[in-house]
Amino acid sequence: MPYDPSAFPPFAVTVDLVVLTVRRHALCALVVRRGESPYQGRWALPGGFVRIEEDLGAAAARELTEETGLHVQGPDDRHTGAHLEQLATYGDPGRDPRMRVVSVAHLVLAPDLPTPTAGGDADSVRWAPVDSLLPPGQPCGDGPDRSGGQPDPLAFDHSRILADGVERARSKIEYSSLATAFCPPEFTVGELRRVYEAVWGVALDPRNFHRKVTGTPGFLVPTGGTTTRQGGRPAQLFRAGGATVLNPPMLRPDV
Amino acid sequence: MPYDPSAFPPFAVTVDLVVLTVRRHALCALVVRRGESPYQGRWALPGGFVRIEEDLGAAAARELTEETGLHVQGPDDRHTGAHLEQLATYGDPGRDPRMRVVSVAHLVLAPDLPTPTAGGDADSVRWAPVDSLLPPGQPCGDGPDRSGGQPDPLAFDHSRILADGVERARSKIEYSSLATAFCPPEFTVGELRRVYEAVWGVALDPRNFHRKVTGTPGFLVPTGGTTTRQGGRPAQLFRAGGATVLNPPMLRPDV
DNA sequence: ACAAAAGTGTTGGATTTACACCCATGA
DNA sequence: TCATGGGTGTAAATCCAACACTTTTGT
Repeated sequence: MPYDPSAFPPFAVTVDLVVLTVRRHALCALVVRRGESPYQGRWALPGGFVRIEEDLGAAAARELTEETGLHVQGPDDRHTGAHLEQLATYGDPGRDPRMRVVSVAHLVLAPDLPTPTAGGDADSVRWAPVDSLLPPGQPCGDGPDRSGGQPDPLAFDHSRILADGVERARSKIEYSSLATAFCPPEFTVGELRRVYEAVWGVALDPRNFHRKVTGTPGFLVPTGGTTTRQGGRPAQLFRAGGATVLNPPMLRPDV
Repeated sequence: MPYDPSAFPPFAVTVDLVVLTVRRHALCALVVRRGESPYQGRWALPGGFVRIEEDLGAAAARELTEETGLHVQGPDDRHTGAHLEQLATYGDPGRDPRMRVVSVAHLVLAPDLPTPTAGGDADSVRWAPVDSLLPPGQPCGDGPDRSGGQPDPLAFDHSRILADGVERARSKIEYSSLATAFCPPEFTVGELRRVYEAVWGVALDPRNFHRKVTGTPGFLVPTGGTTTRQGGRPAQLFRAGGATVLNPPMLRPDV
């Protein structure tokens, strides 16, 4: 290794955030409008520089709070706040025209909440349906190229990061209890089902879904309360149980 | 964001490699002996600095070749070389006492091959069974605890990186065709089964395993040849098929 | 009464498991 | 001939998809 560590090449390290929620039966991502060049005026994922004495996860949590007011769920704290996990790292030379930037992308799953107001400016941040941000039929698909090429709506390589985050969310709710991170602290089986339907983009049988989730040990614990906020017969309320991995997993149709 | 991009904090960016193979019915990882401080003389994962005009994956492939002579499987090239994918990024301040280093770990799955000879020194690189490198009974939580609490055998935070890589490999062979990356270009069903048994640390029924893998579309394609290198009745030889995702998945017992 | 959503029962088909049994080779 | 690993058949248990049907509310 003919490489001198004391002369290591300097990189800028940032975190980018794929913040997902389910609103009005659609999977949505948080995007912010860029105020500066490059890509001025374009939408981008929230993010920023990692500070020199700051852990990567801490930087992601800080940026999340700064840009959305959301807080991250502590390890002890059972479901007050959002789920955060590292997604992947993007370091292509030239992904930022200004300098060599390595970005550690993180994935955040948040319950539906009032439209966030950024640190200062209000209409420079919004929830956008992922279908409107991503080329259609992309993620699961493997086939040849389709969608004859509208302009990429997101700055930098953020479309790819978003696609990776959406794909991660789609597969993780299959074998983990993470779908509850999209729900308020107390929720019904029907609300949880609508999360799965929105994230996967499929319709699920309500009867079989109910049996499945209530029969998976540790997934849901009843609170005793009921609600009629969805109309119809009152539904039991549940909280997320202690299980993190689902056994048996939820089965996504076809694929 | 009161942050001046022109004064971004400088980071060193490295790649670390979790290189796994199956030898003598055990899952093994590649480790190198450190020649310099800190952790001088201790075993560590191979890795090195990312060059200033180099993509992250390219840096990982370069380090792999430099330290082991292994080559990475091209996207077109069907199974000549190893599988490489990004694993996760580790950037805790203080993980390297010399400076702020963010390391993008990569996972490599390689077939069993003659003991690698590093760029120069021969006995400073070796295959070590992961059971001997990791705290006992940790991930899969199978056997009783063995080797009660020696000091951490790997430098830096490499034990954690290795554990994450092993866990990724264990779960990925379940729903992808990646187990074939541990096999030579042509292999038998029994050899593939021994890969699963070594990685998962379980015994599988040979009859049901055979039916399952040969019945999963796109997983294996017969070459027409046979071999008796395992003894007993001649076994058909197979190559990896085009499928990357396994449907239905292989099922890991209990869990 | 009616619509809407929650939940339970049942049934046929698919999948999984466990294991009996046969096949083809080397020693 | 025996030991060894390769491979097929089969039956019980289990799981899952589909859907008929009942329950409990709001209007």
